[in-house]
Amino acid sequence: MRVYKLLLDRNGNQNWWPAQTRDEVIIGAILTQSVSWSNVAKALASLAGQGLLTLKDIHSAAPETLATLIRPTLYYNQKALRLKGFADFIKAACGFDLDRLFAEDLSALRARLLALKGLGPETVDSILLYAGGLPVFVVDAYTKRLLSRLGHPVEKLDYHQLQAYLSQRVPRDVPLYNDFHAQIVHHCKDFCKKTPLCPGCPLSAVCSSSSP
DNA sequence: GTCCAGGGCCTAC
DNA sequence: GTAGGCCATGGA
Repeated sequence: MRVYKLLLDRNGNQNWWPAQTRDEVIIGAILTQSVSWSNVAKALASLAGQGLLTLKDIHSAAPETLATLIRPTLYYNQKALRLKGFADFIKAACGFDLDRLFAEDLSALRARLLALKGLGPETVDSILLYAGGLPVFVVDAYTKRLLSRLGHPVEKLDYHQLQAYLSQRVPRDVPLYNDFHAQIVHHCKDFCKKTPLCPGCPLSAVCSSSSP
């Protein structure tokens, strides 16, 4: 938590996710797989331009159309099918009523989403936290890298082990989970890059020696 | 020209 | 069970 306070002091509350609606959050979560947000923003703008920024619209759109619009997000053919698959699931599961969907038992819902093609743990947890407002800590490459830099023994942990590691150390609180992950991403874009040199890092006081 | 970015699936050993 | 290939753009 010391790390979070340092980041919050420096950067202020990040107010994630950068989207207007829950549908946009979900679409963005799928599109952002393995690409930077700037590419996703372009794709979202293209989808918006064609009136395809809701799951209902995507459900009725052709995969080829979607693929063309989301081309900047890499692997666009795969992602077009993933969006379609998710929209199909939402229709069948709750008739596009996300309130109903997110009211389900959390662990059961998480398992259902993970069973969908193209949705791995990071994407599912982003959707649950940022679209559903549910208490799930999102773990990503940045999180792992930062913890590792801070001296935490996380290199060999898989996704769920790392998530449990953090859940034991961070109070179970949705706004905190939301902003903590956003702070980590923000921080890593500036400082915690793959090359280990971090001059001016705001976490230098706690790096390689502390608890999150 | 080269590298890598907010994954996940599939296949081969 | 796990390493490695595949998907295939755009910015630094």
